[in-house]
Amino acid sequence: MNTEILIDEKIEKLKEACRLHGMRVTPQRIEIFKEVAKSCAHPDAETVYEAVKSKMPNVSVDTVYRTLASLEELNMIIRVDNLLPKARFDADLRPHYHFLCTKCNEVYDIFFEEGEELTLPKSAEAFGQIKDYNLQIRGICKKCLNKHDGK
Amino acid sequence: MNTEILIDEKIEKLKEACRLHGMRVTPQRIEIFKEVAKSCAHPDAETVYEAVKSKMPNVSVDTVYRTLASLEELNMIIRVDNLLPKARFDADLRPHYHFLCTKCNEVYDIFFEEGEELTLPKSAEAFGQIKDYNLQIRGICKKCLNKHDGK
DNA sequence: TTGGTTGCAAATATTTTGCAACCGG
DNA sequence: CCGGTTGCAAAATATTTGCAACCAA
Repeated sequence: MNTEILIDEKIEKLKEACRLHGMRVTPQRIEIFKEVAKSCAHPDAETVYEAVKSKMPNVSVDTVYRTLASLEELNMIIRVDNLLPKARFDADLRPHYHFLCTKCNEVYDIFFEEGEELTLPKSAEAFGQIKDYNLQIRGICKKCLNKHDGK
Repeated sequence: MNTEILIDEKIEKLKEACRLHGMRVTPQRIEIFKEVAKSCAHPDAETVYEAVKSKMPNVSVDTVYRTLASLEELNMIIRVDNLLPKARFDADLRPHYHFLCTKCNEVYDIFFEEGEELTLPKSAEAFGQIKDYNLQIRGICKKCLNKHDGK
């Protein structure tokens, strides 16, 4: 399966990043990363925890939290801005934006075509040294719109 | 003072919005809104609470939380996306973006000139009905950069 | 062997809720 | 007076931390 190969590649990158930073390659770390990488739902910590627990019953929530934080530091995953209490994670590092459904809280990836890249306001760089930026689009997703139409 | 006049205008709008929605104009509601409106620091709930308490010693934190939520529903303030545990609030409703300092967690407003408005990716509307969107730029602010240079 | 990592338990931080008293319209 | 709002206390939710045992390198 194509996605499998992609995930394996990502895991290789993770191992390399760990070595580079003097961090160990533990089965928990691999498994937690794999969970985020294979999901397209931008899972929260609890969801990752449940999924990992089915394979490693002894894993603990705090390990998941600690690992997600360290994966973020390694730039292997990003935390998705959303106005909700639960942090969501994304292992897709290609530049893209997010559509956030305010009804079901689903997060969708939005990719853009060439020429559609947004340009930051000129005034932005006056505030300091820019590291990254991101755009969220909020609204009601197709799935939720249909639920209402149907009834 | 000009800002005072602006704030008074905003408070009038708030009163109107309350009447329109069958909500009461209470001193707490006014005071909490005024705190957000007069600050340019995008305060969190705790900060608003402390500020309001200095004028109304009996106010409680939960009233602040409830009121901030209702002001948001009335579209009198917005909640600022940031990756931090504390929600931040902004009473400036003009379209603008935010610069988030990852060092001191300060939030700065970024306004854009005519012609600089961003255009959403064409693919965005395929996900559903868009309500609003916002852009955050993350980096290290001038103040924090200078602190390091100075030492 | 050794220091980064884990699991457990407990703590923290932020925000929310039930309820009776209160007060704006 | 009526029903929205408040203050109080307690709870709920999400996340973090101290620490001893563990295990990857």
